[in-house]
Amino acid sequence: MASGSGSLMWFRKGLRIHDNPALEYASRGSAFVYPLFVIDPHYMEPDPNASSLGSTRSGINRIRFLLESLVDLDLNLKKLGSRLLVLKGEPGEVLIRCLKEWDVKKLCFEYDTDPYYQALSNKVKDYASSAGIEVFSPVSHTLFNPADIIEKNGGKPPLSYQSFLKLAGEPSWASSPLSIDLSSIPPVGDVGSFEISQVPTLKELGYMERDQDELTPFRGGESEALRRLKESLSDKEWVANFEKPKGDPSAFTKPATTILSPYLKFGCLSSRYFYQCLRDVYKNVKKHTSPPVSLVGQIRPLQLLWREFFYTVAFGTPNFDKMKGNKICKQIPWNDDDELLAAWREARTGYPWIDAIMVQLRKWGWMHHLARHCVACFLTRGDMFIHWEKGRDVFERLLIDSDWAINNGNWLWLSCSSFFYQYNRIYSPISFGRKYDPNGNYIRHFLPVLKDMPKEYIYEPWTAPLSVQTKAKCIIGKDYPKPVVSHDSAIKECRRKMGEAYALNKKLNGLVSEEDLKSLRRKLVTSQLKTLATAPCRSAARTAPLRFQSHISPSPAASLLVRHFSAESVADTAVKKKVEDVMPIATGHEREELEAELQGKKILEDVNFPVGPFGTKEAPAVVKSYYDKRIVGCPGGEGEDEHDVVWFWLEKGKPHECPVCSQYFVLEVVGPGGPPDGHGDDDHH
DNA sequence: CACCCTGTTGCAATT
DNA sequence: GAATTGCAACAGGGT
Repeated sequence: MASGSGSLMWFRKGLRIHDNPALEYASRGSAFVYPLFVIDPHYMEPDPNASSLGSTRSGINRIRFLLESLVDLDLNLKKLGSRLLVLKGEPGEVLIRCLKEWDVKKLCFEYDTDPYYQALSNKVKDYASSAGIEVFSPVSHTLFNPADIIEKNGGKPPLSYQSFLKLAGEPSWASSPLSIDLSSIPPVGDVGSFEISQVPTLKELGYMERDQDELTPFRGGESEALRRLKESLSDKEWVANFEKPKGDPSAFTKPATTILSPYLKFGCLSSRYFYQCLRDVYKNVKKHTSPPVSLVGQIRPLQLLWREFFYTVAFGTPNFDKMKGNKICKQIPWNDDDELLAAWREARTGYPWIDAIMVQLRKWGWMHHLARHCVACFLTRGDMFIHWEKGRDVFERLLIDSDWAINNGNWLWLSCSSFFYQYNRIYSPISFGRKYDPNGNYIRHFLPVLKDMPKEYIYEPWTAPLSVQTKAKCIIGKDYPKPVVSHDSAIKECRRKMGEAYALNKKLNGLVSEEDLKSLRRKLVTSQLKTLATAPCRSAARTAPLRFQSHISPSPAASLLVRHFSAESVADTAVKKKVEDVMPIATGHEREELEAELQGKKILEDVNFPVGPFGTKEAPAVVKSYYDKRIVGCPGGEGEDEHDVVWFWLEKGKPHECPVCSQYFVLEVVGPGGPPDGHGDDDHH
């Protein structure tokens, strides 16, 4: 095998001809070159169970972008006398089969730091070296080799951007111009028995024609990337923005013709070539303007270096994409609320600014950097207190430019889990957008249901008088949702929780165990209930603590207390408004439980008090109910494990874990089923 | 006196 | 407007 005269060029990212050292090396001194891309069905083929249109791993926009990039790559290869070979299957297996069967002496592919590609590369490299095949895997996706920077820093990645910049200095390749043009590529060799296909269309992959009507404005491919780069380099303001980071408000609505991040992600555009072009522009422009000549050399496209920063930290940090086992990540007792998460993901939080951004994510697969900040903050430490990993997953799926290191890095950043720690600074879902776009054009564009809402109300439409809502043909609660959380109270609660979590992390020197988190969670829920109970401004609230006590103390033997609303307990809106004020964090089911308490609703006491062993995941506590869902209160286990009662809704077929003691519950319907009477948002009389 | 390690302090942090 | 971190600079002590 090793005696062969051909090279295999394995494309993964780096879907380009220009500045492609692996391709260049493959071409040099070879009689044949096999340019190969392997389509992984998990990444490309439709998954009907996925949370959005697309495959198991990717939304449809990025799949489309990748296909377009491959078509363009094939075209550009053809211009140089070659073509792209497309095979389907598990990439590692396919590669090894190719190396076995084809006449290959060199295997070339761009080095990649993502864990997925590291594992894949190692597998293939192991085989290649055992078969005596030379492997060439240059660093060309990033400006620097992350391993070099980490070594320079004594084996640890720098944890601040500034220290990274100092460490990084100038990239080693920057002293001589990059090789951009490849004049020709040796022909493709004999492919033997392999069934080589063309780049498939979405339809051929199994997507329906109608699946394709939600178009992103980004067309994939190297040609488009270079065209955009050329066009953008003549835009002074655009260029300046890569030197000095600053918010660009107009970018929220401006047509996305200058966006390059998706092209960097797939390597349609070389970050190194991009860097070189920007430096050339600076040289020419700055010569005539202010800074002294000695400073010209120091002007760098700082924006591009953020990418390098995250690549470096990500590469040097085990479990970078998780909270647990991640040394640089604060351990925080995030909530697990699937309904709030769904509201966020599906753009129905009731905050138009947030929802518009989430619609743009779904439709375009791209949003402005600051827009990402807003929704990430909202999901995590700002309002919903949901785990950043959940938000990360949504971005990873839907963003075209989604990049493992950068995406995880930014979620760590925005959730105040790492890099950035000022958790008191919370983006307002109302005033932040208004500051840049007072008329709400961005919202009107992505949420047409609000397009006729006057600008005074468009950022908080639930405050609009009914007459205004009617005139705008948008009734809040019907045509567009009410806010799922009250921002004012949510931020207070989030700040409190972050403060407690930070204190715990500090006390335990970052070594926070799962048990520690659990007991913090217990403490937080308990004090939340106490805050609520002692809230002075409502008559119902004043009676609440008594109710709590009276239900816990009479039967210490009972491990469960079950409550159910009577039919006549109907919400009264005046009370509801008050609840908004009192509720520390009014969210989803949690909110309903608390609301129920506050309103001092009439409760049927007769229903069963299931007594039994502590409910575990394997053997959950069974709660009987006349209907498909009911309120259940968990007082914890016996003795020491006892805690203040925590209320939650238990639904048929949906096991629930008590947030405090982790006890599991399931519902058994013993009555007629269906929704319980006298409850629900659409009640009226 | 040079060198290394540890602890303290002050500063700055992409919007 | 408050508040946390990483890190550079400095100080001290031991060898």
